[in-house]
Amino acid sequence: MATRWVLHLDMDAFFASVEQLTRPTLRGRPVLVGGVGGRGVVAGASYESRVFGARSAMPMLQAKRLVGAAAVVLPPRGVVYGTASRRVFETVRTLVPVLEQLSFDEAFGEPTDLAGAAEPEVEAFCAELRSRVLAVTGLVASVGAGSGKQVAKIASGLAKPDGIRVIDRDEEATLLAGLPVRRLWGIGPVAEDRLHRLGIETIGALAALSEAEVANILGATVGPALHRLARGVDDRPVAENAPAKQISAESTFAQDLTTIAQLREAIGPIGDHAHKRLTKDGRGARTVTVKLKRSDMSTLTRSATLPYATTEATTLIGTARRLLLDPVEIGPVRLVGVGFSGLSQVQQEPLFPDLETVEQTSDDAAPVTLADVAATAPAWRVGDDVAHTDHGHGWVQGAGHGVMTVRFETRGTGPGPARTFRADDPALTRANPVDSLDWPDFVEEMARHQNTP
DNA sequence: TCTGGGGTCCTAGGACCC
DNA sequence: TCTGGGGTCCTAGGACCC
Repeated sequence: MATRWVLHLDMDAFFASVEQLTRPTLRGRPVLVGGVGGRGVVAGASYESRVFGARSAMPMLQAKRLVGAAAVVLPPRGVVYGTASRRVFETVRTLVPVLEQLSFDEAFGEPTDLAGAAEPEVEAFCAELRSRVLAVTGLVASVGAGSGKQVAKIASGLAKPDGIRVIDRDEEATLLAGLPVRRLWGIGPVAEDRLHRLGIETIGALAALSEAEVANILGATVGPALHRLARGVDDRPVAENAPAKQISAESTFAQDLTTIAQLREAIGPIGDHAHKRLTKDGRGARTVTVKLKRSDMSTLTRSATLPYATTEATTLIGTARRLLLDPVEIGPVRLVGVGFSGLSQVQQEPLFPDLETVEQTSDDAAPVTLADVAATAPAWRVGDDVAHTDHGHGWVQGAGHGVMTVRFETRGTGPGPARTFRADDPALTRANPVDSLDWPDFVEEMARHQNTP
């Protein structure tokens, strides 16, 4: 059988790189993307900030302290990352038609052209992939290649930053054997701890155990699966992602909620958020789950299954509200979440057409426009996208005391000038964040690159 | 230094049915 | 008249991933 080559493509410091791409002044600077409130964590850290020890998933306050005064802290701009991500994987698909996406910034592929290929050929393919992604999107991807998903993923980790790593069959076993068990996809803090207690530190040591021992330590299903990966046996196929099984939204509060009234109030916007995404998905849900996280980080969930799937906000959010627990009994609550599952297409024909029409129109009556947002919006915040009648697209670099500093720049402009305005200057309006990626001339650029093979 | 938000999969017990 | 075995669905919790 021909040698199998699985590739794992992983964008370098994706969120922070998109910020540096669209706000060129930030290139070379320690950028931290994430929640800016007291309970925020880092979602993306540029390599310049990693030098100081900042990492993804770290509390933002801790990361800021590590990086010091030079840190540039920005709130995440999901729509921009989503747009950039779509363009990255559209580009990847020109060479690798079947992709299994793991997240905004990672995917597996198994190019049929590479079946049976020798190492230099694989290397050249990865180089072409990286250069196309860079040319079209301006973003850097690292690529790993190996005999299966696990090895490919380990390879891309070794390739970073800005590199390629091809692990061939001869090298594979020795390389795997020496790595810490935690590097295995599926071994987290708990499994790692359990293995360490038994003196098992490396993937090689895990591979040397018997099947029964591993099943005992890590469970009857997960254990043997991880044991196979540790031994380099990984024939899992690369497949397009299945439709989502669950759609949820959750939110952590700056201060813990202590009354049921606060929970009832909080669940509205969170339920709406989840419902909006459910509507976009186009399916209805049968099961509603409420998630509460207490101040000690333990979580409670309560769920209810309806007799049939529905798309109706009133029913779904009403069900969520019924499931809430009283903080007087369970203790202060830091996070509230609403999840919808049991997703399926629901009957489009309404049971009571008149009622349904009334509800529909009232829902659609007042779409919120950017102008509305601008009219009612609170103060400008650092990281906001703005448009100026004369200076074009920019972002808020500093704000407070009735004045604000705006840096006018986008991906297309290169580093731009900063100007200071009164916060209520009528020449400034809120702008679509995606313009920072496209303005002024993304369309022409895209066309030019797609014509060069 | 005090831990986000969006997911997937597994386990285990109980209800219910045949 | 004290008792089965299998299958499916539902609920709750938790590990793990990015």
